[in-house]
Amino acid sequence: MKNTTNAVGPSGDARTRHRDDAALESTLTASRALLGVIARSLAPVMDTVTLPQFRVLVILSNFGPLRMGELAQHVGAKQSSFSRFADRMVAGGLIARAASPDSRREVIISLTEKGERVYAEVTDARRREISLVLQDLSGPDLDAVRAGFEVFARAAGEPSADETLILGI
Amino acid sequence: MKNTTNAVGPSGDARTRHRDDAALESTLTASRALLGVIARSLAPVMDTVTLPQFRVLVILSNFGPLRMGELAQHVGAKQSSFSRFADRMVAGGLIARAASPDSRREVIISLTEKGERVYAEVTDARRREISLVLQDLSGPDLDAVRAGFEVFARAAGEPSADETLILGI
DNA sequence: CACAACATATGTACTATGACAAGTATGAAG
DNA sequence: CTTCATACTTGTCATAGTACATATGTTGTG
Repeated sequence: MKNTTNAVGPSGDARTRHRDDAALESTLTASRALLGVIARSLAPVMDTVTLPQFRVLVILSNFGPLRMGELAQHVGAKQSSFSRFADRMVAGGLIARAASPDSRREVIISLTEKGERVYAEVTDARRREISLVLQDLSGPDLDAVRAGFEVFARAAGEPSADETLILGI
Repeated sequence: MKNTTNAVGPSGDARTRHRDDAALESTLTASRALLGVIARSLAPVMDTVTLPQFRVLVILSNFGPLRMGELAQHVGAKQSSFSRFADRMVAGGLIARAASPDSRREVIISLTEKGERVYAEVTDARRREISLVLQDLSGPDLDAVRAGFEVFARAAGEPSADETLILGI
């Protein structure tokens, strides 16, 4: 399935398109490789949290403590569903409910120490995995990786929270 | 594993380590960006297939038709569980059961046209998304992306099937 | 042929997720 | 102080995924 026909668009001359294609193929290959990295980093915690639950850890790590409703919105769940979803995570010791200082009807969810640990475990593993890949590279190769990935990341931009949450990562 | 504190390891002088770190950070950032790409490409089919079901589409696309038991092994499910899992996918029109020509007790699972379409939809979308990112880059930037990603992909190697299946991608 | 090994399907059961509707407390507006 | 909206929780139900034990049909072997 090398359907390159439609993927690139009508830009420029032959040499430009060839460049495009080469970069596209390299990106696709690298994206698979990165998926492997991500998957490996996630694997060790998959018996402690489910993927949807890991989303919540990610969100709370990025945003800090949130109200129930806000959190439910972030994960795209109905607030009623989320209440029991939270029950399970509380039971698992990953998050904690706390009374809001602002209003007694609000409930603030925050990461427990265990929740933080699980999240850190994954991100640390990700760094380790990538380091492992990079450690055998020569200096110029490292520079090439850095340069290429920087360009790509700048062009792609940070994915929105909603986007990556599709995968729960 | 490796040196967890530093994530990079004890190799070489300050300049080398600095290079390492820069490449690591760039890779982490790019990995998030790529996750966004992957997530966006997956989103449109998420109301047709679940993530575990999409795994099966991926496997069948890569390996071609497989026996029930083989397929169950690939997804890491017990055969008995997988039978009903398959039921749902058959009901969804994504895969088809067929008698094996070799043995009447074997059942061969293959992608239906719809299953292939759903899979292609995602991979095409992935290419489109990446093309979209790349299309605004200058020639030299494209070359940088291609070079960097090639190096990385070569160093990382293709992830094993088992690995990426953790994520269902 | 009889019987063990194999490939799949089914009975049963549990957890996770998620939707809708209704209930409960709290806060705000008049 | 009433009334209404807000923020959660709970009752109820449905589906997906997974497991274990068991049944059913098929092959291969002695």
